[in-house]
Amino acid sequence: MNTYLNSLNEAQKQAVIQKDGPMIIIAGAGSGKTRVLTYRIAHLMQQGVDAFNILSLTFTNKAAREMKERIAGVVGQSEAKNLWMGTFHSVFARILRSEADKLGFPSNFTIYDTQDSVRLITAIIKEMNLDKERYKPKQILSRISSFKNSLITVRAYFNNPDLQEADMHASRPKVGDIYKEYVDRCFKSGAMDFDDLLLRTNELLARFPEVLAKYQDRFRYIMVDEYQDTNHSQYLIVRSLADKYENICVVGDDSQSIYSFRGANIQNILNFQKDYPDVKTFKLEQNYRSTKNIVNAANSVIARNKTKLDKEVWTSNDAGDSINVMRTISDGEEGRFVAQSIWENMMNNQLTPDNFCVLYRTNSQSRAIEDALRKKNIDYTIYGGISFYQRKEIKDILSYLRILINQNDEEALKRIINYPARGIGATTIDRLTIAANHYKKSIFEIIKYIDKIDIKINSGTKNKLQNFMNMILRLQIESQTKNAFEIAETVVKQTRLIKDLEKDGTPETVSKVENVQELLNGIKDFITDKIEEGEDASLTSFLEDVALATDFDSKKNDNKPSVSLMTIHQSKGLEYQYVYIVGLEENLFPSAMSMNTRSELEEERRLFYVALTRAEKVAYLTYAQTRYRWGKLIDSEPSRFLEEIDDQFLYYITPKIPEPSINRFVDKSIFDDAPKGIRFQKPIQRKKMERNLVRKKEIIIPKNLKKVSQTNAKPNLFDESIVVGNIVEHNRFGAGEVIALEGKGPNKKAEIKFSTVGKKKLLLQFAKLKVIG
DNA sequence: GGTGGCCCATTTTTT
DNA sequence: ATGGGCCACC
Repeated sequence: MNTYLNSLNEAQKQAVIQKDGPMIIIAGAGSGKTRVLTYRIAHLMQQGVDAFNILSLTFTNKAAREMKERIAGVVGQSEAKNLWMGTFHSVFARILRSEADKLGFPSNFTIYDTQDSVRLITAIIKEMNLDKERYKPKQILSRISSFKNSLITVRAYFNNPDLQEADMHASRPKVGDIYKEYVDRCFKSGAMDFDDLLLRTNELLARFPEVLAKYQDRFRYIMVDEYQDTNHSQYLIVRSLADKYENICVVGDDSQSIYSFRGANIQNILNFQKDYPDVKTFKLEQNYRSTKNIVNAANSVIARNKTKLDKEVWTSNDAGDSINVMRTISDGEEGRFVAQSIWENMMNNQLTPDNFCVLYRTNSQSRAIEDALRKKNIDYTIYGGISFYQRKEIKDILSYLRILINQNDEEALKRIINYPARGIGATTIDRLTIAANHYKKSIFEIIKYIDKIDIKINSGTKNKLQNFMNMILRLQIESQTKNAFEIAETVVKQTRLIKDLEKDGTPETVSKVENVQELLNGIKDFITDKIEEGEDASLTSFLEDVALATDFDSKKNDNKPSVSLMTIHQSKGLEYQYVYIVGLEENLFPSAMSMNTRSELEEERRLFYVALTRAEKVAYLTYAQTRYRWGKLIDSEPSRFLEEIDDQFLYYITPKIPEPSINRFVDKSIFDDAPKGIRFQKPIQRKKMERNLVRKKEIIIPKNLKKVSQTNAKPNLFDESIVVGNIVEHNRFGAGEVIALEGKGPNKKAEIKFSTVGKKKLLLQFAKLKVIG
C-alpha cells in the first residue's frame, strides 16, 4: 500500500482510508489530526477523486495554507492547487462573489470588518435618536450577529414574539428596527459583514436550487476541521452541500470548543451522529505531543465537564516534569518570573526562544510580560491585539482603496470624505446621510446628483463635495490600468496623506508614516506572490485578503526566532516545548464574565484544557496576588482551575498557602483612607527547593524600581542620565547609539543611530529610551 | 467648520 | 494607562 499510510497508527489509518459516506473523527489534543486530514485528502486524490471536487474547510487561513503545502508534498503542487481549501468565510466569500448578482449584490461587494459594523450601528443609533447608553453599539452588534448566525433574518425577528419580548424586557424595544436599518444600509452599501458571508450563502443555497445543485455536485467530498467550533449558520451550509452525496467528514474535539461567544455550537459535534445515523466514528486518542504528566493533568481537569463525548486521551511519551505552579506578588513580578524562567531554560537547554510560548486569557495581560522580556533582551512576537490593518492610518488608506472598488461603501466613504481635511464637516455628512436614506441611494450617489436634488448644502460645500467626487472618479479610472500597488501609491501621493501625517512630527506619527510604507510594501509582496502563483492579484482580491486575514496570517517580516505571546484562543492548533500560562486567577481565568452558568464555566475549562495541551515538555502555571486592572491595583485569588488539576501532577515552586479568606460583602477599598497597618507577608517555606532559591534571588526586584518605571509622568528620569555614547533602546527602533544631544528640559533631543532605521532625532520626553549600555 | 483639550470607558475571547 | 469621542472655543 502507499508508503504514507505506514507512518500512521491504526486508528489514523482507518480514518484515512475511509472514503465514502458520513464520518466523524474525534481527535484528541495532539493526536495527529492534521496528518490524518492531510493524508486523507491526498489519499482521496490518489483514489481518483478530482481535486476540484474536494472542499476542505479550516478554522484559519494559516491552517489551510499549511495543509495545502503538506498535501502538495504528497500529490504535487499543481494538483494541490485545485483543492477548495480555506476558512468558511474565505471560501464562501469567493462563491458569493461569483453569484452575487442573484442576491442583488455587486460582485465586488465590500466586506465590513467589526469596526465598520460598530461604526455603522453607532451611526444608526444616533440617527434614530436612541440613547447610546441603553443601546450600546457593541452589544447591539453582537445581538445582531447572534441573530444572523442562527439564521434569524429581520423578517424572522419580527415574526417571533419571543425575541421581541426579550428585547422589550431588556428595555431595548428598538433592536429590531436597528437590525432592519443595519441590514438595509449594508445592502445599499454593497457590503457584507462577517456573518453575512455565511448567512447570505445560506440564502443563496436556499433560494436558488440550481445553485445548490451546482455546488453539491462540485463538492463531492467535504471535510470540516474544528467542527466543534462551527455555528448554526456554518452547520447548515455544510449540511446543504453534503446533502446529495453525504461524503462528509468532520473532524474535531469537543473538549476544545472555545468559541461559543461568537456563536459556535458544541451541539453540532455532539449531535453529528444523530444527523447521520449511518455515520462511521473514528477516535484518535493517542497523544504524540505531550508528556504523560501534561496529558494526565489536562485529562484530570476536563473530566469535570459534564458535556462531552466519550474518549480517553493517552500517551506513550515519558512522564516528564511536573507542571510548575508559581505564585507571585504582582503582575509585574509574574512577568519577571516568566522572563527569568524562559531565560534559564534557554540557557540550560540550549534552546532558541521560539520553543517558548506565553499564553494569557486577555490581550491586556501581555504588557507586563513584554516589559519583562524586553528588559532581558529576549526576542518576542506578540500576536493579536490591534491588528496592523485596524490602525487608523492603515484603515484610512484601505478606505480609499475600498471606495475605488465599490463607491457605495458607506463606512469607507465616511472615513475619508474629510480626511485629510477638505472642509466637509459633520453637518454636511448628516445632511447627505438623511438625503441618502430618503432617496434610498448611497451617499456617493447623492453627491453625484447633488445639483438635481433638494438638499440644504451651500454652493461652496457642494463644490468641495464635487471636488472630492471627481478625485475618486479620477482614481477609479486610473485603477483600471494600474495594479493594486501602483494605485495605492497614487492614493497616498494624491491625497497627501503622508504630508498630513508628517506635519506634526511627533514620534507617533513617524511610526504611522512607517506603517503606511509597510502597507505599500505589503501590497507589493501580495501582488508578486499572487502573480507567481498565477492567482488573482487584483485590488479586490487584496482587500478581501485583508478583511479576512487574522493576525497570524500577516506573516511577520523577520524570521528571527522569538517567544510567542498570545491569547489562549489564538493558540489553538499550535504547540511549544515550553508553555507558560499566566494570570490563573479567579475573575480573570475563569473570566468574571463567564462564571454565571455551568456552560460558560465549562467553556472556560475547555479553554484551560486547550492551553495546557499546547505544551510538549514543560508547563508553567502562574498567578499573581495583586494585579493592575482598569488602572487600579486589585487583589486576586488563585484560579479554581489550579485546584482542579490532580495534585500529583503539580510542583509548587512557591508553596501552596491557604489564601486568607476575602470578605466578599464589603469592598475594602472604601477604607482606603484608614491608617495602614503593617503589611505582613507570610514567610516563604523553603523546604524542598534549591532551584527556587536561585530563582527567588533573581526575581525579587527592589520595590522602588517598580515605582520608578511607573512614574514616568512628568520629569523624565532619563533626561539627565543619557549621555553621548550611551547605547539606548527604543520601543520600536530597537537598540541604538546616542551620537549627539541638543536642547534643554522638555525640548531636549538626542540624535541616535539605530541599526534598524539609521539616524533619528528624538525628543527625550517622548522617546521613552532605556539605557542599556 | 476645524481644532484642541478634557473626560470617559476600557479588558473576554475573533472570522 | 491610553486612546477615542465629545464639547467648547476659535
